[in-house]
Amino acid sequence: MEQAPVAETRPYHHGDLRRALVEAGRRLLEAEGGSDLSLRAVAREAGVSPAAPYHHFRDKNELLDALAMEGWDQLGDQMRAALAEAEVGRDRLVTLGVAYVRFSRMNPAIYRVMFACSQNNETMPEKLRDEGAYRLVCDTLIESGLDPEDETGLELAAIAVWCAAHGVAEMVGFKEFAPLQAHLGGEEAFLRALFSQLDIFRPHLVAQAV
Amino acid sequence: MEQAPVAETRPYHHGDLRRALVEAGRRLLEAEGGSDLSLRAVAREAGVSPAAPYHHFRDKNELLDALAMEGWDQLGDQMRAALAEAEVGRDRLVTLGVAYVRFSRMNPAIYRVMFACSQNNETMPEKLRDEGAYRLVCDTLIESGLDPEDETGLELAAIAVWCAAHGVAEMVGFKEFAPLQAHLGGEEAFLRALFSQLDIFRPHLVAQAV
DNA sequence: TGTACATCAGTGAACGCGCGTTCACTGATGTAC
DNA sequence: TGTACATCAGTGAACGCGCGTTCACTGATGTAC
Repeated sequence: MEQAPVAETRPYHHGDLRRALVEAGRRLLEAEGGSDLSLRAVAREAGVSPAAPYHHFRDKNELLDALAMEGWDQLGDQMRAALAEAEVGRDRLVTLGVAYVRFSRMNPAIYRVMFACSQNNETMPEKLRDEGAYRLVCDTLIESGLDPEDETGLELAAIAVWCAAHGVAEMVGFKEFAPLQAHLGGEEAFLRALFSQLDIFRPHLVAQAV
Repeated sequence: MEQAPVAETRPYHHGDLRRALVEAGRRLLEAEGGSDLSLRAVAREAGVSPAAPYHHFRDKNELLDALAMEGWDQLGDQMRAALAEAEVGRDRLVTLGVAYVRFSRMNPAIYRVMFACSQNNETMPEKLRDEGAYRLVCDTLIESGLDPEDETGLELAAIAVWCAAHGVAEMVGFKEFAPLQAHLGGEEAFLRALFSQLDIFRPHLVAQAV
């Protein structure tokens, strides 16, 4: 029972090793996110020698970036889906926030890689901005009544929302919150309550106040 | 010009090596936070053999915990100081949030260790709760008009505030935000605007809405 | 259709590294009598 | 006050590890003629 290669018999040329490596990385991150992901481990998981990845990625970082990108895509999909299911006009931003956090809870290791990549580059993936989660937040803010012409206000609100969601994502697992969470009826209810506290998530109030 | 030991002549018995190690760790984190802090590097910086720390800490993690604890103390002090300087009753929570983020910006590596320890233990240091930043937030929330009897509401608000502050702390450095930041007149103004978006930071509005 | 050859995408061994931790040790200190 | 001895807090060498990356190589594939 040695570390059984993924494919029983694989031709010498893999076909799409790049893809296979990304998927192996995902698998490892899903399985146990505790420690750092290593290039060697990914190669091992893909059933390939430690040097093989270098034909597809310049270095380890480039592989991590690819993994992160895939994560952002998936996150965007899940947020879009959550929005599609939600009632129109009622706390749609909260729904978006909850979906964000749910993703990070279900894929903590992937989320960690995603965010670490962004922090390393001190930047977020362009795709996120153009067609991903960020765009989704902006649209929902406008839909909720924010002036689409007020670029500054819109950007500020979107950033605030994103910061809050990230903060919640990283903290919601703390043990201290368990009693309150139980008292409120589970994690979903807890999250909704939490986001509702951050009133930017309920723009109708903001509109009133302004 | 070899790695000059910290003290020219040190007696065989150090006196307070535990303290010295924590300070060496801080120094390293302040100097370059890029990579992980290693026990060996800390011992080196303290001018002591790699095995010496084991007389004072069970393992590397215990040293990191000590560093984190010191960080939380310092953060608490700075938040208290910021509050003392702020006008009474005007956006005091925002001031608190800005102080939190400023600390994380000035000590990014230490902040990273602090938060990583909390996440490892899935818990926050008790001191934080009892007399630290968390307590400070609760007090300020009450001062701003939240019902001190409503434990659930108070805790929810405090958690929301903390999550938001952490999220902002981790993202404020993103390059994408630079133009908006410049447009608003610098990081401090940007932070105040950001926190003001999260309306829990301005409880007078909340009180109004309720 | 067959063959020479360039190119692509793997292999496996090796390099050098720094790490956390353990071990037997030894120098310094404090205490009992 | 002096001495034997236990205890404390260091040393330095070593262990074993997994890592990222490079290298010379080789098997497989595609293309020109």
